[in-house]
Amino acid sequence: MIPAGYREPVETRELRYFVAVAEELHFGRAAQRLGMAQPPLSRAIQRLERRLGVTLFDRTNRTIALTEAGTVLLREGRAALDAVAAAERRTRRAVSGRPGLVLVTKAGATGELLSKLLDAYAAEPGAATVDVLLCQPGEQERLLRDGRADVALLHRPFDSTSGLDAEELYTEGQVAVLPAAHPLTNRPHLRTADVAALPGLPLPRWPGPGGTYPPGPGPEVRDHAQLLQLIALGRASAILPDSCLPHLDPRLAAVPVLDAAPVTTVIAWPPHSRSLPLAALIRIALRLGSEHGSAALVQGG
Amino acid sequence: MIPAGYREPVETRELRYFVAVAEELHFGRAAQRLGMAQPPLSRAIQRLERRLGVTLFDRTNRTIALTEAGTVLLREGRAALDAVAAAERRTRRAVSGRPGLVLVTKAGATGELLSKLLDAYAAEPGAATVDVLLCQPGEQERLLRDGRADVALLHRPFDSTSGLDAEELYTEGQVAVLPAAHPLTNRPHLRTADVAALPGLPLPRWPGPGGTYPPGPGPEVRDHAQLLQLIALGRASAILPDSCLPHLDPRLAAVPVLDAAPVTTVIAWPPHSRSLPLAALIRIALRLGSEHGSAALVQGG
DNA sequence: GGCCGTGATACCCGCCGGGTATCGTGAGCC
DNA sequence: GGCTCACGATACCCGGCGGGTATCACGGCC
Repeated sequence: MIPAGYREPVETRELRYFVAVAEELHFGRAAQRLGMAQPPLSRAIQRLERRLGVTLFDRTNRTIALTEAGTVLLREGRAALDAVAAAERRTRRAVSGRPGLVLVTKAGATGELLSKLLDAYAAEPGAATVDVLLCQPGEQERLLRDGRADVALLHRPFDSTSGLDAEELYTEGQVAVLPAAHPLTNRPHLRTADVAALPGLPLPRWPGPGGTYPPGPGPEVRDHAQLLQLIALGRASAILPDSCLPHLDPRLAAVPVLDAAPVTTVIAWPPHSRSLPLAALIRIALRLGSEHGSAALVQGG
Repeated sequence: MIPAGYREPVETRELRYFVAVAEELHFGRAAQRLGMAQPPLSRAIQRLERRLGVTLFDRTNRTIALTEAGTVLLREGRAALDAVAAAERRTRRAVSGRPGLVLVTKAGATGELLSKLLDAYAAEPGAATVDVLLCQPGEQERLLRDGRADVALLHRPFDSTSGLDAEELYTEGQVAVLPAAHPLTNRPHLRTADVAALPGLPLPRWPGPGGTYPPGPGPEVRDHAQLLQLIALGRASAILPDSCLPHLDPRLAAVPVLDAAPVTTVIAWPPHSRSLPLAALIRIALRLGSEHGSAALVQGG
């Protein structure tokens, strides 16, 4: 009956266990995090290794380290767990008759476009309710993947749209944001090199995936408000998209940076999600994006 | 200890059970397919519904149908199961020291580019072994998603690259392929409308996702060889990319179709897979693609 | 109205996931 | 060098749950 070569499939519980251990690199702490005792966790990992026919951890009897295969399983397992969580959440929310969209974007960015988009969409006949989720930079992709959000406004090249479907809305240049009193604010324009090494005004460090900060001299920041305040205090400088200009503090000044990479705002959503409310929202975003683009051209030209 | 609002996570076994039932729409057959008895399957689905707080099937006591939530879970659950399977397979293949790539493409397409690509890559220092998988049209995306393949050659707009990372290689026009004796073969060029309604020579029907054919008059085909033979027999016509010309049977003739959508060959891979051998293969494909493109331009005048 | 076919229920069993107690062992330390 | 400690592995036990068989409830069909 059982076909030859049949193997027991991996269960999500085992994946969660593995991810916990791989992240903690410590069976005891991982067990604590999982709300269980350590021995069953050890056994579960052993069983998983047997089942896969692969050793996932190098145990040197005092500390453990991920093998190459373990590194792969950590990455792929996280994605798989996200997919399962997405299936669960999206199913829960699909109870007949309550469409509802969750839109996610970075806190403190895309202010005007977002409010215009929400207004225009709400005016649409038969529009679904749209919940807005504001989060740290770099978290949006995760929220889309694990089903907590349905659609996102992202900013290339800062955010990656890898694995998502996306449409470009508009593209803008970038400006250097400096304390208003800084001598460079008299210049008509700057280059990235001018801003990169300003004495006493280092560029900030943003958290990477996982919430850890890269090493460097700049201050650690988590959102735009925090960053702008640091600049006003004369502790940092920054290069930000043009669209930050309208809500700029009077203690700050902005100078165009000629060779900074252009920033493209895109609307992105998980692949294969073809709901009518989402399609309508995307359509309206595209329309507003092109209007925004031509308005910017008029202003700039 | 247990946080409030905690819910048992869904296990992959439950997802497999649900998908089987949703596909068969019959508990008995689904149980048979799963190699188990029907009662435990019914219970498992009930438990899943309780756990999700959602009814997945409308049971009308003789036959069952998917609810709206069930439809969502079918789509999302398949994706999640694919992701789990991919994690499993990629981990198994990641045993240290054996890189190895699996490239998948449609049987009977991209002949020259593929062989050139394999040759060029094999000549690279430190190249991994590349296994080639030929499959039915529309299956490649699945193979990439569930980890059976690492990279694919796809053809837009026939294949979707939704949810994949992709780079364009080259673009070509399309030709109508007809029996050599057909009167239209004297024309210098055609339009899609000319070919669409040829009496006695209907366009073929390709299988959609799931292997089912759309309704219509044309013959059901599964690959290019089959299709070309049908055309030679005077039972069908087709519109195919220019690159089918070199290996065309003498009983067949091709006429350019002016308003047919251009076909773009792309190399695609699952997001977040950044292995060195894959990167090298993509780089070489891009080089060959641009060469191919310019060569086509020279030929075409 | 008897009879299938279908999904749901009842009941039982064996295994496995999880707990506690304990061991083996290498690191660190004086 | 021996003591201790930290950490993962092992031993053993138990309860629950996943899976099996037998049976029920019910609606369509001849």
